[in-house]
Amino acid sequence: MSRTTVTGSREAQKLRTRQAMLDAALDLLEEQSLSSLGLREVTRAVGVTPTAFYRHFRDIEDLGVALVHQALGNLHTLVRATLVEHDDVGDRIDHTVALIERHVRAHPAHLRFLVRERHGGVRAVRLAIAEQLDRFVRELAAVLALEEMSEGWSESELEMLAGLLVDQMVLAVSAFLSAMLDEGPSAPEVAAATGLRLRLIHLGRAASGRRAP
Amino acid sequence: MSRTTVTGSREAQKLRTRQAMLDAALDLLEEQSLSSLGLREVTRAVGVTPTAFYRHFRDIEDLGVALVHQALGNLHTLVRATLVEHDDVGDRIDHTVALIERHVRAHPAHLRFLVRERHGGVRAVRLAIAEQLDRFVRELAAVLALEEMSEGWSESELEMLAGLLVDQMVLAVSAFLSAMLDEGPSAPEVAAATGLRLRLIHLGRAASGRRAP
DNA sequence: CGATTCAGTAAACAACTGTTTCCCCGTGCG
DNA sequence: CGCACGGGGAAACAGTTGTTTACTGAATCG
Repeated sequence: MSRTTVTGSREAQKLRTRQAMLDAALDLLEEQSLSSLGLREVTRAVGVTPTAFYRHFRDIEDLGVALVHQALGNLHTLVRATLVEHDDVGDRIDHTVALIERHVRAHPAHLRFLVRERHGGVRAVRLAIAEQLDRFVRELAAVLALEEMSEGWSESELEMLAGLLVDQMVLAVSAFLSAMLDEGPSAPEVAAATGLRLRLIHLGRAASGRRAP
Repeated sequence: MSRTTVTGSREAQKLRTRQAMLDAALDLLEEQSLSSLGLREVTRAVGVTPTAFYRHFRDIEDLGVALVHQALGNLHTLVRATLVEHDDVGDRIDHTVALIERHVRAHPAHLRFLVRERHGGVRAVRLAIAEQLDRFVRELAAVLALEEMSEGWSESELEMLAGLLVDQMVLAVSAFLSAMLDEGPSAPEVAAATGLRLRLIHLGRAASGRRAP
């Protein structure tokens, strides 16, 4: 560990190469899954020799886990933003859906990677994604607990609700991505359907509040 | 095309080899994704030469699509069974969840394949799965339309609800599969959480019915 | 029964994979 | 200023991959 060198061109260059590999991998993963991604494929796309790969990652699985953290750093922003705006009106849902769509258009490759590898063939990556999504669920549950609508809700019930919402977000992301590839319904249709789903869940939440859930 | 020969040992053997390849592929796909599955890998597992593969499939993608139809044939049974039992009680939900869990334990490989490749790296397979799931959604929507609770619901609203339920089923399948690998929560926890989710959705449905959804 | 169809075999192909060993040379420290 | 560190390169390795071509032999059919 070096002191704060002004240039730092040594470690800076290393980080730049590492980032280039992560970016290249993300590109290549748009039309295949992680378990078929080759180490040489990545280095070739970056323009370095296969040996250079080992300076940064032990194997492709290791690179995959690194990608998870990078991709979910972005998602964190999205979730936070979702929670901040509470106009108390029902059109908060429309704002949320629009925000998801914007995020998908801004970071399609990151999100495609997450959606694909969440149930993908590489165990370590599946676990890393699940762990991060679980953090979001607990975070969201904590925010939901503060709302007046949550009186009488136990912690596990709030986590159930949060999990339902997070899964719905992921499904919406997947649907928007499909729309961008002209598979499945168009983006406006996805937005409409997602809005309806969230409204129904909201009604269910309100109805649960009246009696013991 | 031959007449109905008594033995048919010719075509029978062909079908048997084809099925052996599908089964072997399903085995191999438990710990990788379709886009990394090799043609030679499959034939080696079956005990035939690589060339024999071409007598049955054009390429791995083609085999994947065939697997989709085979796997979703089983799922059809599950969906139908889900719909048949309507005790009018709320514990219909518990029956449904138990039925899903039983199905997962009976056909883990098929269901893992579907869950994994639904968002996987092979476009043709993604489309095939989406098409079949869409058929289930419409079928389920048609059944829901017959219930008294659905008065005043438009067709698109019913399809939204059906889509929500089907997605929930798929998520439950995925969670049960994870439980079997000791990733994530245990099977009873998954069952409980799934039940809570379905109850909340049911309440939302009931609440929607009272006024214009 | 003899001719034909066709599932599966055998061998070879160029291309590709992950990994190792050795080397280079620019950066940054003493 | 000279030396060590370490990111990256060169080359070779044993395996593996998908695909082609020519074949064999048993089941089917006229």
